[in-house]
Amino acid sequence: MLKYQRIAEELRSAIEAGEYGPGDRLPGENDLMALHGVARMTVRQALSVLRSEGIVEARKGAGVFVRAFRPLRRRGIQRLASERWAAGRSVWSADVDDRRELVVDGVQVAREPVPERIAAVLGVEPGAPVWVRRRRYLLDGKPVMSAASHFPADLVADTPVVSPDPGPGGVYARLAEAGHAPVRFREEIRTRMPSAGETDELRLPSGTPVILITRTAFTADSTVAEVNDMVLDAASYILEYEFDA
Amino acid sequence: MLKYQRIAEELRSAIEAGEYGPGDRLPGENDLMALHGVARMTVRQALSVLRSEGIVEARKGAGVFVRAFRPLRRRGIQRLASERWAAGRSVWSADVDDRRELVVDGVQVAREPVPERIAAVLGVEPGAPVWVRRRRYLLDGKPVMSAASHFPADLVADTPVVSPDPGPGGVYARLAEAGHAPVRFREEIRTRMPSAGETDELRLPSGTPVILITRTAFTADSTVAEVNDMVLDAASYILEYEFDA
DNA sequence: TAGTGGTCTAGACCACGTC
DNA sequence: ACGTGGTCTAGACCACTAC
Repeated sequence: MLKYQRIAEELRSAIEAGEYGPGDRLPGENDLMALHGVARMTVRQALSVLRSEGIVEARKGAGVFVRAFRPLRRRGIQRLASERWAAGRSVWSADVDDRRELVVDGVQVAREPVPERIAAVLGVEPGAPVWVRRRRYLLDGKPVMSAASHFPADLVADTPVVSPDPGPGGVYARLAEAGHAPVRFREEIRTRMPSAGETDELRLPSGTPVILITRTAFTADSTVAEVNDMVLDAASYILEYEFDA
Repeated sequence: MLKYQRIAEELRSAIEAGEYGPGDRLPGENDLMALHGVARMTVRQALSVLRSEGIVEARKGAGVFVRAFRPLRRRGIQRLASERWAAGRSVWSADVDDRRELVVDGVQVAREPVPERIAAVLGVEPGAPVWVRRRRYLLDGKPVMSAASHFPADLVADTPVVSPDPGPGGVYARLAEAGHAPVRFREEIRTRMPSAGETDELRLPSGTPVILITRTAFTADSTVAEVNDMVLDAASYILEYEFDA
């Protein structure tokens, strides 16, 4: 067993045994060097193992801390039921219980040329104009997701879909009123390590992956009304899909 | 901009520009040291950024290589349709096209005490006996998933469900014949960095996350017939769920 | 201001792959 | 045999946090 793995293993079992609880500070790099009689790079490598497992989180100038893990349960199918938004409730309100606070942040709506990746799904020409609604979701003050919804420009022009606050039931209720009610959704899920920009926007501690969800909303005549590109902090979410055999 | 970020950025854009294609070898650590006039630890940190983004993969003694990314598309709902397994087709055969080869590996069936985490979902007492079917799936020779299905012992005793090869339609077809046809499924998705054991079993290059899927199969009387714990190589999969509003 | 983690240097030995 | 990446040492300066 290599030195850095031994040190990582020792800290990991101490955490699992409850010697360090969520939010507790671990021994610092200097402590660990003295304790194990190794060079600083070696303890740093040990800590980097734990960071990359998402178990601990380093805060510059402060120390290394045990991470708390209380994910949101995102019920993929129920949350998008038409009865919900027809009744004026937002999609994301289904994800939280009453004791936690989910707020939406930095809403921006803009008319832009369609990104290449989206054009194919949306079924429009590359460079065609689309309306893009960007926003970020914070749970108890911590960013957990950022999202960018893309709508074909001719579908939503002069509708409340492109207003910063679309009102009760959100954009799906407004699309329905405009005669473009979504009747079917497809969610595509990928996961990978975040880019620098994503780390920044979601304030991710290094070592947590992100989940990428691309949701496509289809109307009754099978046209695409929305392509929503989401980036989720993987540690903050459990995704759930329930369906018949 | 920090040195290691500059070097990482330069390599990343070279890869995106196609100067290095999938499988190509990047300049080695010694080359990069000479090229940028920095210490070895600095180029290593640059490369570790790219590794943690899953863009490149280091092979000891050989070099650093651009990773190929050709994920499987796993259609979560269609693949579990009862018509499929009733017609004698396996669930996983829905995931691959004809040009790629998916093989099942290391099938083990054993009667064991139920793990604590599973007991709660399965609705049995802690320590009660369950039948566990473990196996691994390889795509074109590379492990992409390992899975462990848990069945309540009294439900499957003396049925082909516990035989190494359950036959056409797989265990769901056999459960159906035994009067325990699954009628509803729930899939729970988490994602995190792999443990050492998972890295080993799936032969993961460092820097790729794993996707954990826990599937629960319910019968018509709402009892749980199976809890399937899966570990997927995140880089090998795109998950897809399609459903009505 | 003292201590923390983040970055960086300049060496070293090793196991492993390729040739 | 040689070059590769993996591990490790022993220093250094910096920006940031907490007090």
